[in-house]
Amino acid sequence: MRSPTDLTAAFRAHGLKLTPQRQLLFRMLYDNATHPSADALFMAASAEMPGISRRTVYQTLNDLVAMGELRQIAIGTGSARFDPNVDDHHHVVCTACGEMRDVYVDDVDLAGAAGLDGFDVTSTDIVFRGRCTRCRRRGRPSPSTSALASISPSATTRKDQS
Amino acid sequence: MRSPTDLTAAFRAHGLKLTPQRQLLFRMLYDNATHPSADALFMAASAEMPGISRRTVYQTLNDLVAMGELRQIAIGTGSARFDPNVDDHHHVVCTACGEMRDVYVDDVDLAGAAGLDGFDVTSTDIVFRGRCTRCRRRGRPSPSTSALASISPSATTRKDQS
DNA sequence: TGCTTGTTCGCAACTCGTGCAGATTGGGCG
DNA sequence: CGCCCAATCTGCACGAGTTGCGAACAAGCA
Ligand SMILES: [Mn+2]
Ligand SMILES: [Mn+2]
Ligand SMILES: [Zn+2]
Ligand SMILES: [Zn+2]
Repeated sequence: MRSPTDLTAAFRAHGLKLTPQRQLLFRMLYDNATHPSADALFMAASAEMPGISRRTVYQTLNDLVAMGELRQIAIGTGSARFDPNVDDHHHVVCTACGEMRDVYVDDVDLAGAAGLDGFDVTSTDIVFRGRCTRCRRRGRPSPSTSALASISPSATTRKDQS
Repeated sequence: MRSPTDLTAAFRAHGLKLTPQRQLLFRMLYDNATHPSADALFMAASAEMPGISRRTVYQTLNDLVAMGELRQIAIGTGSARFDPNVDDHHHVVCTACGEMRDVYVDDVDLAGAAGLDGFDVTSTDIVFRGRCTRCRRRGRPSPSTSALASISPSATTRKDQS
């Protein structure tokens, strides 16, 4: 996304107002490479501006996404992550801590894919999953329980098959 | 996943019981290439077995996933989709109707990706997005609103910036 | 047939977001 | 500088998707 200053101009150009809440979020997002969730941003924003509404954070994020200044990434069932880097790129996600980093793939050859018959593909998302250095070193466990172990009722008196 | 018959044996081997609910789901999933959501399966199952609980459907799906017989796919923020095809493959998703089809990519060269430093990648998911033949022909609209248009307050008296 | 567990049900609770409507406020204008 | 009004913000209810819980049930085995 563009710098807070440029966004300010862009917003005004569209008849949108420049509120302190928006300016704060512009600043928190600009150059932010952590791919934060809406809630992470809300909590960070709350530190600087106690009382800001979670709703306002969602609204501003939606606005920025609609304007093409921010990219919304959905990896998995959890919460959406936001990325100020709107250039064409992909991601690696740590299955243990959720850390997410940019990955640049030279050139995705859609051509080498079989089964796209009839579809007019407009975007391609690649998500690499694994564990980051830190989580591996600390032995933090991968989420996927050891399959059969967790399913066997005799293994542990399961309350439910959650 | 394996055939209903084989699963029956596998379940019993693990001390799990064979209930009619489970057997029904085994049948509904086997050879099912539609990548159904839990709710789609619940509705289909309800037709054959009125009274089956949504909870039971979720539980059985979770069990099968834990056993490695079923693959759970999360594309986007919506509901999870389930895939009895556990072979290594990727997907194309229609952004208009949600149709999802298998895509086989010759060989994903993780090597050609920059930024994976430190991560020990264990899986790679590629999701192609676009519109299927039917939706394109019928002119069904893509979800992404025309950006700036929806953001401009003067364009349409927006109630909120949703 | 009876018993022991694993299962099923139904409903509450939870997470992530969105719809709503009343209270606020940015910012163009006189 | 102060007004006015549309654009915003906030708080809360509500909705989708999924899981926690505990009482009622029922496979599988003796
Ligand atoms: Mn990124
Ligand atoms: Mn598939
Ligand atoms: Zn990690
Ligand atoms: Zn379609």
